[in-house]
Amino acid sequence: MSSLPTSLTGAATPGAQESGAATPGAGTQPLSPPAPAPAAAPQAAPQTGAASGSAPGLQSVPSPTFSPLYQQIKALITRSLQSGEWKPGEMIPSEMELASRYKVSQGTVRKAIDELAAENLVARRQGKGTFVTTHHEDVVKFRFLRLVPDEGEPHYGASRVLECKRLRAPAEIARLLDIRTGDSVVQIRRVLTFSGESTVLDEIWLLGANFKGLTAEKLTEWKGPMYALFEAEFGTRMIRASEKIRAVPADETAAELLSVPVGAPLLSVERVSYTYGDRPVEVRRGLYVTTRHYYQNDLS
Amino acid sequence: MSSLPTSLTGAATPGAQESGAATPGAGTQPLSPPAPAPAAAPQAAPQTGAASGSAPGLQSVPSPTFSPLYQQIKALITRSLQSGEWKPGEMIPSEMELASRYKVSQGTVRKAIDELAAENLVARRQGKGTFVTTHHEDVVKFRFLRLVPDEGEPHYGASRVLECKRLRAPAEIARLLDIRTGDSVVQIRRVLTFSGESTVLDEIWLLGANFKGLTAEKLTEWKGPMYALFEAEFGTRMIRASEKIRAVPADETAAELLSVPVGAPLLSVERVSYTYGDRPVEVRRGLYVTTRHYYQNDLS
DNA sequence: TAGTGGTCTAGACCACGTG
DNA sequence: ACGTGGTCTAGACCACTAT
Repeated sequence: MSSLPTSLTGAATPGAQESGAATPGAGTQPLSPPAPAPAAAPQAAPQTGAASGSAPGLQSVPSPTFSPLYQQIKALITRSLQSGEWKPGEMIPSEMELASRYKVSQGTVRKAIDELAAENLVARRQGKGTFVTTHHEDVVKFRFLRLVPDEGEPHYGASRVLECKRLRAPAEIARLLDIRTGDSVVQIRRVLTFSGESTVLDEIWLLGANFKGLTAEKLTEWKGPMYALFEAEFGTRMIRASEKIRAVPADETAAELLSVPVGAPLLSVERVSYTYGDRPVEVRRGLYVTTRHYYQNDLS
Repeated sequence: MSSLPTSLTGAATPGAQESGAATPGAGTQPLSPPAPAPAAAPQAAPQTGAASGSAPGLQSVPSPTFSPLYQQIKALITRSLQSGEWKPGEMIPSEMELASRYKVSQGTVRKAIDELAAENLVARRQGKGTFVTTHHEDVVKFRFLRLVPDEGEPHYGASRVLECKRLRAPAEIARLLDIRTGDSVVQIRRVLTFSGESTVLDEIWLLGANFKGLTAEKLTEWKGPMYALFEAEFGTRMIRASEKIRAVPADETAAELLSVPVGAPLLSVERVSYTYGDRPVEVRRGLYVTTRHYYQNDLS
């Protein structure tokens, strides 16, 4: 992979220029007047400038496409994250270590990690290291639960599982999950209760292939965020989600389960969640009672 | 100026800034002797390491407060943005220029701008420069209008101003705007229509001090996003906002203006908008009809 | 051709957290 | 004291845009 930036490939294009440059040896190129350096032999440094430089000694094949080195490093790190080489909550190798592993400078690794941190895939902690984020952490928990009580601190309520069964995906769900109608999915229905009040009615569909063995019992026994269970037991990490929000009237079922009158306004939240590689793995339709809670959102 | 990282000075007064720094001439401070020492004289360099580095030449005792150099540079740039030195849509000085103005390396300026770009205060365009963002740009427009039609592209509908008057701030609004009850505010009520359907009923309160001269006529004549008008005519730029969303039943007024039955579910969006320095300048309560539109939100 | 942001490297020091 | 991330510098080359 790598397909180094400069690598030959690049050459082809307009850039040609340097071309041979890479070879450090005897000054191919005179150009870099770098001369000044008396004492300190600047050394091989002037490799093809940034890009190619040392880069990975691995593979070669400069395929057609190519991206900045740090993007390639980022992709490599992401792959290790996905493959489970470094698990949620664990520390990943230090920047220095990764730099030497991938044969690039620490600065390049840093930039790759910066982006991963911005995407919340990892979190840096000064003096300690860089850690794979997990849905067990408090901070992360509320990224996916935006319901805040009018009074008091945000908290996780009790979950009552109504149902958990495997079935064939209806057309609409299949479309959202990018699978075929009729493919296996797991359907869950549950009610979340805050301070003794039924507040959320969720209907969830999960990719069948990723959640073999998920039962109502497991869900009921688990204390804590559902996504933490998915991450720990099924190796599926929710990375991001997209929601469509509307105000809808409560139908009979919802009214009964949430103890509100039929027709009462409820917040409808349709979510599609994605894992690594932007692959959708969950569709969720939540109905929220917003008389004592509100959905918090920041625009920036 | 700049209260350099280390510097003792800076500290307190923010004001002065420009002055010093800018002045290239006489070096206020002597220090920079650093003549490019011979090649790699590691030596001299080791000034206070990074922080002080070249920058200011003062260093010494890290007083109580101090932030990274790039944060200070960021604050200086933000101030220039706020003061209007560089107006929305305009290009700000190049990284090199800013680096020499503030007497820091280009890399430090770059990091400051990186953060400003992440906050959407400026936007970088390769090969062209860095520009002050504006509510006139399409991209920016929809950051603050999250209502998306079920079918078709997002668009700005027609705005019908019902009312625009000055009045004394009610307690609740005053609290949100961080002013005193009874202080002057401008209240606007309007209806947004998409494809011929009344979809949004907004009730808006603006800081009276910032919007002198705002009239219903001006609002009506203006075509385009309201925030673009505020930015162009009143020098007040909305930087970020925080929203609280609920589902509520339509009251008589809303029902009539939005052509829905009384009691119909509406999305209630309570927004507080902030300008530079995180100062609240607007409180807005919107009621959205979400039968053919939905509120789009991404969690990440 | 010139200027601007974008990428990359290399090395130094700082602040934090832990033994 | 040591290791890790955080900050800063300096210089080189690349890619894009406009002239």
